[in-house]
Amino acid sequence: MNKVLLVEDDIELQKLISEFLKDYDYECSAFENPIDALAEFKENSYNYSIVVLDLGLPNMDGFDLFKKLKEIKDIPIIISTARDDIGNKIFGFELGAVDYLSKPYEPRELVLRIDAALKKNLNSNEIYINSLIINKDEKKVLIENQEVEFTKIESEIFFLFIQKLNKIVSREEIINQTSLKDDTKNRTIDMHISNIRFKIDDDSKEPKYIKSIWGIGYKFIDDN
Amino acid sequence: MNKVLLVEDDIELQKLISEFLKDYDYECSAFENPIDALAEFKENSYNYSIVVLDLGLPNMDGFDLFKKLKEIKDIPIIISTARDDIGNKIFGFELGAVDYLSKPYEPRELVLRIDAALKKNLNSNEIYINSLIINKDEKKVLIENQEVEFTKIESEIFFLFIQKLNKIVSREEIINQTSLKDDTKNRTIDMHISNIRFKIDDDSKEPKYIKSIWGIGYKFIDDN
DNA sequence: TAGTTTGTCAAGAAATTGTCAATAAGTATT
DNA sequence: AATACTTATTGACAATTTCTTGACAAACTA
Repeated sequence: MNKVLLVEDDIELQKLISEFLKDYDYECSAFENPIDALAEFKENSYNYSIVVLDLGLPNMDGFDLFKKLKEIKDIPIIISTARDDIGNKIFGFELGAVDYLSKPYEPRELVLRIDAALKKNLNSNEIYINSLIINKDEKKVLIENQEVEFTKIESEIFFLFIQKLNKIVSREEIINQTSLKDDTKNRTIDMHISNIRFKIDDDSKEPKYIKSIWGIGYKFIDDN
Repeated sequence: MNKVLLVEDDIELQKLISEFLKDYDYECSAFENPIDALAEFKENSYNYSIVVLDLGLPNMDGFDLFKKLKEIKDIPIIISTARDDIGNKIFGFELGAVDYLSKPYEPRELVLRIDAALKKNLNSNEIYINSLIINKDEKKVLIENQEVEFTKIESEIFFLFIQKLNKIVSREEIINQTSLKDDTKNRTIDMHISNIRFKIDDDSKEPKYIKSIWGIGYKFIDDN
């Protein structure tokens, strides 16, 4: 189940939203204090799928919290602000908020936006696997912010794996789904895999990414 | 000045928005009919920076129009829908809308979102890459304040690259998106690239701009 | 243990790219 | 319509990069 981190200092609204989110199958942890919210997120960031952040917060500036959350994990954040606080809205988008809401808003509206934001995130062309950042659109792979330079066939094979994440891909499939010729020898494919592994710093003896499936093919693993 | 293509069948709203956009220094062409909008966009797509599209349109499905517009040019599109039309919103994001608005919305809200979207999309006329200043509208390129004198085809290829910044462009794509004939030989294209490189002071051995993608084509790089 | 399959080295084969230079095609000028 | 000039096309060939595969050791299965 998706979990929402709600940062909202209006206790009334907090309760209302929490209840509402539960009805729509979201877990929700709510904090009125940005310090507490940050502490929780530091501890359990992997638990959360999305943040809903009110920008009119006391103590710590909401923008600060925004940036700190993003540093911990690149999580989608929806911003809410008082209706007429235009500057904040724009600034929010610049910061990288996925969406914003004007207060007062209906809880149902929030649910819609959370749905949309999560869907968007899922379909976004950037995927994070371990230390890899994979941009499907640009067919680009970064490892520790360094671009991986694949050859044409390596790239084709790699993105086939990404397309079939966590599923076994047979050598036959690799041949059919890439520009490899039909009569390509197994050794050739293995060699490409070997080169890919080398480039993404994967150890064939104990692979974090590309696992060999004995007698069948390979599998690209994303355990989250 | 940035130009907005507005597709909205509520004439009242259309006028209101148009006026409002003018006040905020946007030019705006409004269409109530998706067919007309499409025709205009086919003709003058290069003029427009962003589209605002109402999804509750007659005749042609709004989604269809969305896809067709995107095919002509990868332009940012903001979708507006009736307040409760949840499915459309989500679908809009899946299609690749940059944002959406629930109706009824305040014109000022729309302006904010357009600002944000354009900022986000780096879709301004003038872009700066390394020592190049590129004006998309005027199809002009300056290098160290000196205009680069491209030939017709060189210019077409160059601006295709700019349109697909950081994305691989295949030779086939180059042929299709320029006035090159279908049976143009690879060597011809390479020669054009070679000439472009020379004119923008790019070294083919270690290109800062146009990188060769072995076996596929080229890629214009903007690493910021 | 026997029989397969996989990983990788190394070497050669094959394919692609960059650019020169020749020629063709297109434009402008007189 | 002849001339000069610009632009486009393409073959040739060298330089470079990528691909392929046999060989053999290591790993796996039964």
